[in-house]
Parts: sequence; C-alpha cells; structure tokens
Amino acid sequence: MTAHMAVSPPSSHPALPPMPSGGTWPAGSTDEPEAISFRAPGTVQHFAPDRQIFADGEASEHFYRVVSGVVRACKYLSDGRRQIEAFYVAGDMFGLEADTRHSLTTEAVNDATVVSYRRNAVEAAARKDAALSAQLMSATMRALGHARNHSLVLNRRCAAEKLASFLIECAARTFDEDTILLPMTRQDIADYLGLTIETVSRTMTQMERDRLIALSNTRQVHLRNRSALEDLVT
Amino acid sequence: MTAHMAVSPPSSHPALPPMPSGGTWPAGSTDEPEAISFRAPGTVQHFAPDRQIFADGEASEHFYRVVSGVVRACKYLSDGRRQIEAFYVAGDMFGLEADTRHSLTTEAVNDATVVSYRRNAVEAAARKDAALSAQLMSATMRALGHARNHSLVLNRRCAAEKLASFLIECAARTFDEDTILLPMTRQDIADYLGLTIETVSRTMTQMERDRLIALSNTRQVHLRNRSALEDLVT
DNA sequence: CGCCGAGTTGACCATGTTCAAGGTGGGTGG
DNA sequence: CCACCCACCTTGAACATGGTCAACTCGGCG
Repeated sequence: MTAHMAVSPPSSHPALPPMPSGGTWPAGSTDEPEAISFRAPGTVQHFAPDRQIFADGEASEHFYRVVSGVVRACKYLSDGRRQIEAFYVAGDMFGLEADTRHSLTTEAVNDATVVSYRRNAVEAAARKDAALSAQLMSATMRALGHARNHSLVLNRRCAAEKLASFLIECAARTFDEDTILLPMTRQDIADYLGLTIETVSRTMTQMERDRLIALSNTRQVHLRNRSALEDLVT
Repeated sequence: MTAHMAVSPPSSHPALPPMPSGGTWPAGSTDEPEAISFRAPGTVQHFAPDRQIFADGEASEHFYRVVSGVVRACKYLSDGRRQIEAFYVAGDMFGLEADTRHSLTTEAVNDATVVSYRRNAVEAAARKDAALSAQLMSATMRALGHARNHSLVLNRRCAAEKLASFLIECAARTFDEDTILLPMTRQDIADYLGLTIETVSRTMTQMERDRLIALSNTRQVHLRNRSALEDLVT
C-alpha cells in the first residue's frame, strides 16, 4: 500500500522547482512552541518534493519534526483520490500514532528537512518525565483540534468559504500577515479542501475579480480585504 | 474501577420519550477499553434528551464518561447550522481539552447517564501515574483517529457512501452485527454526515429499494447486504 | 379525533464536477 | 538566444448531485 504518487515521479534531487523552502506556509497541526527536550539526538533528513517520508500502514517507529520546508499528511483512497489531512511546517511535529502502524502517508511538498526521533526513546522518556508527557499530550490535543476544525471546513457549503478559511489559515502563519507564498500546487489545495483543481482555480479568479485577493503570480496571494474573507468563514 | 455498564437502565426519570436508551448506537470516539483508574470517585449525572452537558466556550473543569445512553458532541455555526463531531456511547470518554475552555457543545441524544471527574484531579493523578497518563494519551489518540476518519467521510463524493459508512460504524458497535437501533433522529444523522435530512431520508429509501438494508421502522435498520455497503465505503 | 413532531416524497434549482480546450512560464536543448 | 516542452494553471460548456421549498404521510398522545 504505497506506490501512489499523485503528482510526479519521485527521484533524487535533479532539478528542483524553485519553491519557497522554509518561507511561508499553511495549515499546521501538531506545532509545539517550545521544542520537545530529551537527550536522544534526532536524525536529520532531507526530502525532495513529492518524496515520501513514511507510508500509511508502515510500522510507526519514529516520529518527526519539520525543520524547514513543508510536509503533507494524506490518505489515498482506493478510487485514486487523495485527501490531505494537514500541512506541517517548521516546528510542527508529526507521526505520533496510537497504533504500531502509521495511519497516514506523509510526503514532502517542497524541498524539506525533518528531524526524526525513535518512538521507543520518546515513549520511554515520557514515562519518566511528566513534563515531556504533558507536552506530547498537548501536541496531540492540538492535532485533535486541527482535525476537528478541518472537518468543519470540509463541511462548509460553498467553495469560497473553504478557500477563504484556507487562505486565512495560511496568513495566520506568515510574517507579513497579508502576503502568502503558497508552497503547494492547486491540486494540493483542492485535496486539502475536498474540491477539484478547477473549482479552486475558478474560485481564486472570482475572488480576485471581487477584489478580495490579488495574485501576483499563481503562488503568491495578497489579501486585499481580509475582513470580507473572514466574514466568509465566520 | 469505574462504571462500564453497557446496557444499564438510567434510573428514574419523569416522562421521557420512549427512546431506545442504552440499546444500540453509532460513532464512538474516546473509548477506553479498560476503565480509567484513580481514586477520586466520579459524580453521576442524568440528562434528558437534548439536555446540554456542557457548552462550547465554557470553562473545562470536568471530563466525562458515558455510563448509558448516547451523547453528541457538536459545534453550532453562526448561520444556525450544526455539525456533529461524534456520538459517544457507554464507556466512551469525552470533554478532555487542551485549552481551559471546551471547544464543543455536548448534549444528550436520548436519556443518558454520565460520570464526571474533576479535571484537576485527573491531571494531577496523571502527573504521578505514568500508566494513567498513557491511557489518557491513548484515548486522545483514538479521538484523533476518529476525527481524521470523520474528515474522510465528510469528504466522500456521494450521500450513499456517507450513509453506508455511518451504518457500518453503527453496526460495528452492535451485539447483533446486522441489526441497528438508531438512538438519534434523521436530523442528527444529517448533521453528522454533512447532509440534509431530506437527503438522508431519500438515500435510506433508495438503499431499501436496492435491498441493501431493511427498515422495520424508522429507527431500526437491518443490514441485508453488508458487503455491498462495505464496497461503498472502500 | 385531531394535533404535532418526525419522516418521506416530489419538483425545481444551484453549485461543483466532468470533460475538453487553451494559456503561461520556467527550463532545456538546439 | 530562441524555440520548444511540459507541468501547472485557467477557462468554458454540459451535466449530475444534493439543497431548497413545499406538500404529504405516519404514529403516538392528549
């Protein structure tokens, strides 16, 4: 249950798209403000765009933290469709599981660097250290909050509401609160919001027409009328 | 050792609608196989149908376990719509939050009995007891798994797929694997699946026509062709 | 008996999907 | 340096699915 690359053939680092690596981003989840602290040093790894970090169903022996770049967590359905659960950015933790197996596939969106920690080591440390344990709990709770909120977004009536909530989510994590550099493709956005690529495209165009946003290029969005966007989300 | 009664009748109550109380159910979430064990005795409370247990935004000072009956956790949107996140049944825990405030409203679906525990007490106990801590973590992880799966369901293409996954989820928690007593209204089902009451109704009728299910009455569903239903979910 | 809430059914309509062409821009090779 | 290429994105037209609105049925209860 692996081979399922939706977009492009994974391979080494030949010619990488010039993506904003570690710049701006969207939709985080298990973000931990202060780094988890335990002795075991993590292993640093790099992943080229679309390279898989771990697959749904694989044994869950590590957990991860994003250093730079963006990672997506998704589920592939039997009909070939893909549902993106979350995008993780610098500082976000991912890969902690209840089960011994992963329940999601994770892949690099752009050129990404992550640190991995051995699950056993973390769990052992957590058993001895109530503070670490509380941190992990808190991170999991935040992931739960994100997942529930995502359900709400997926359930929104119209495409504009979904897209507005996505853009605001992205903007909330940007330095310049009103200019977003999207590291992901329209397909990624569509799979995150439960829409088709065409609807995402059309809705963006319409938002530009309505002066809600401005698109310098396809990956750079400027929020022109944030309050109107926020009204859509409510 | 805590309450774990699967089918205990919730003691006296004035004049209640004759609902299947403690019979069958659907969609659980933070189920804990072995009861959480700490000294502080819980407080038992009864709730009549539609009575609120706690509200979104309220201070989160207790957490709960269902003894009998069914509880729904939901979010009310500004436009009046309601999104049901989960249904909790006997044994399920709910109300554990990362924040100091609740992020969901919970209400009794039918006549329900719950035990509540003081949050402070639980957290203090968890700090001293790694096993309890691990149990809480595990319960939260399971809730996370449920929430993610729910996202997938909400994102399904057609109404029949959503409903099939709901029915199978219900059936998985029934003694008689193929006969389900629904404790909730069509409106509850609709709000859980992100559909309208009319679509739920129509889809059920169609499934009956197609011999996938049989409806003895509106609340009792018999699965006639489980594998066909499972094919819909995939 | 008639009311009332829950559920069903039908007709129409809106939104997003599907299918099918075009555009666009950055990178490569001639 | 330019032309081509290939992802990625946009746009258009037809269609399908579920939402909306409205009428109707059913069953329990006063």
